[in-house]
Amino acid sequence: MLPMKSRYALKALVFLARHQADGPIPVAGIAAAEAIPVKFLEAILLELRNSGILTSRRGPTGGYQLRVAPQTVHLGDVIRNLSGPMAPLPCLSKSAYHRCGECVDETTCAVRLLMADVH
Amino acid sequence: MLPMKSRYALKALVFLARHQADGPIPVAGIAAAEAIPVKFLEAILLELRNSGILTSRRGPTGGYQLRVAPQTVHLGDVIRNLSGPMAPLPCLSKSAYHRCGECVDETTCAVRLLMADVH
DNA sequence: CTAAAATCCTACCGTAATGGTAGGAATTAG
DNA sequence: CTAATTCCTACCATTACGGTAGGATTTTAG
Repeated sequence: MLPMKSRYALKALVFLARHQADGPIPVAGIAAAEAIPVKFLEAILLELRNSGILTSRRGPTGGYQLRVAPQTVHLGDVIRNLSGPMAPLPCLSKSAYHRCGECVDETTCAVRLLMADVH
Repeated sequence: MLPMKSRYALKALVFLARHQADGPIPVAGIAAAEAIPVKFLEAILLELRNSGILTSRRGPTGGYQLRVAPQTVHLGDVIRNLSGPMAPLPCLSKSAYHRCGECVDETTCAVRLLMADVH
């Protein structure tokens, strides 16, 4: 199951994509519209900003905005940045690869081969 | 990431599939061969048995065995039985559906539509 | 009949992740 | 200056994860 963090992020991003023309939108506005706890969303948007997906402006008239066109924001990047890697096994992750001691030989490990297929 | 429980289960099932001809195989044997903590694997195999994937026999010469042909054991069933549902959202789960209060209207919820596609 | 080998069952336990909350510092518009 | 906002740090309760412990029950072999 996708964690709430990522779900909220997606909702917020969709919202921002739809209000792109309206300039920066404050957290409180998004939170109210999408029924997300304000302070939690605040932390999420901050992460999205730090990972380069959003831009922000402080002070009155401040808020968050998409940094690029909605079409170029990829689901994988969002989820990877907020919750961990997408891969089902560490030895299949592009962003956080590391040998999973369990498959002695990566080229023959049945579990790895199976999950690679699914992935 | 796939939890260890499911990974161990898959390894054990592959092992059992390969040793189908050898009659029931005790937990200790599988655990040793696949480097899995014995008592943990014990619990896992028990669950797989209770969900109908394995059969067991007690006493000496006892152990676990596939209940059906390896080809008919589906990955989804294994994972679903040990770790939760496969779906990314509760409102997309076949085995454990329930409305996720967050999408007010299931037919238009952007997050739902997006994830349904991925799923 | 008895001992040993196995499954079966229940309960526990430390650690980390999840889903937040609280409080305040820094920035900026009016 | 004041108010609105982002930004940052720290905390907190609950649950899931990855096991471990101990024993009860069944069954085979001798």
